[in-house]
Amino acid sequence: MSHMGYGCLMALDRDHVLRSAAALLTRKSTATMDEVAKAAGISRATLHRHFAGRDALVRALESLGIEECESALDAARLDEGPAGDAVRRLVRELEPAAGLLAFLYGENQLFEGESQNEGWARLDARIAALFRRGQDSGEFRIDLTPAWLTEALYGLIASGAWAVLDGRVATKDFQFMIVELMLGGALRREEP
Amino acid sequence: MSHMGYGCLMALDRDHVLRSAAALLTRKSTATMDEVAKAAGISRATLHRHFAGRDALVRALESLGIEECESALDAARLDEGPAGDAVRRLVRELEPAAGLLAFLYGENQLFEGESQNEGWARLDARIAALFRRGQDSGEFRIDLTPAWLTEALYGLIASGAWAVLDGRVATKDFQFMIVELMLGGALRREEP
DNA sequence: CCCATGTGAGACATTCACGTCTCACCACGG
DNA sequence: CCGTGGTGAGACGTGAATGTCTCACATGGG
Repeated sequence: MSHMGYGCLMALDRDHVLRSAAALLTRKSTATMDEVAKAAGISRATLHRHFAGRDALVRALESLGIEECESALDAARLDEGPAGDAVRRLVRELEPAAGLLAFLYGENQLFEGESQNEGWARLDARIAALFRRGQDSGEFRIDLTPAWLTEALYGLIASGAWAVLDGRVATKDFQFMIVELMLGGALRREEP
Repeated sequence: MSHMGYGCLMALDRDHVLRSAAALLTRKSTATMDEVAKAAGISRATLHRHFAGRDALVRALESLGIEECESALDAARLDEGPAGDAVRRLVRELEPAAGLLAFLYGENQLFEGESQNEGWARLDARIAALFRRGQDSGEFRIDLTPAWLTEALYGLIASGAWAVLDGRVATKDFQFMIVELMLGGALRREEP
């Protein structure tokens, strides 16, 4: 009986398609369904069998991005240890999803209401809570709002992902550049 | 003889259309030519008389953005005084163009070759030179490359502009949030 | 007064991506 | 051996945005 419905092969293919689409759309956010299909090595018909339409594909990518971010937040253990170290762990865990995140970050400036705000809001809240914890512990300055620090982190990750794609920043420097600018800024610290 | 060609009224209108389009496209980067025309208070036909097509409009916006950035760089006097102060002046002068800049920054992740790279490259070089000057004077840390600092500045300005548009950051805090994060980072400085 | 210029409104063809459909093919299991 | 399910290729209709065109109107100067 091969009426397995959503068999294992389907699931694997779906994930593979999603990854390919993420990689392509990161570079060319207006890519055609045809290009997405070709990038995944399947035909447009099969792509349509997996995702009803372009909207469905983008929403699936959004879900994937939210999932990966939540996993990254979990793995980064934001509640443990100094907040600065938590930020370092966060950026490290977030790096694999940086490209997808950059695409979604640019996409969300568009659609005012159709995005899955619940998921993003939860992520925002968790990251903002980390920055607030750092402020309460005296580790972070209090004249920059947690909301702005969260926004800036997204922006820097997107900028970093694009800079790496364009070859303006080396892949191995991605984490360092973002974390160091985010935490320490451009000014040289006084030697302690 | 009213064959004045590019008369004064045309020029004024053209600039007004450009500003309106910039304001609209900052919020909705996929706005229709019809919407752009309506936003400028003119008809689509007249819009087409000013700009041959959508590409021409975007390229005109790009030129406008480059112009405004160059003016801002001039006004900021990047060569004078401490580099940190120059960065503050730069962000202050750049704020009026932040929305347009955010739109163009997102747009340039697309079109790989059709953008006016010469203009942007000149701006990049001037800003990178500022960061390099700060490094040479010992004011800025040397473990963050000028190219990354330049990229990060663009990213933070875009993030700031979007955050202001969405109401997540107050307009009056725009400069402060960007400059302070850019220069000082999130970590609290030791009291000197 | 008349004419020229710029404009708005709208019709029109074109392009492009999308979504749906059909059909042939291939691998797989019964 | 044959049927079934998933796939690729491609045709087809649709809708949206674009670019071009014409025509009527208003304003302003000669």
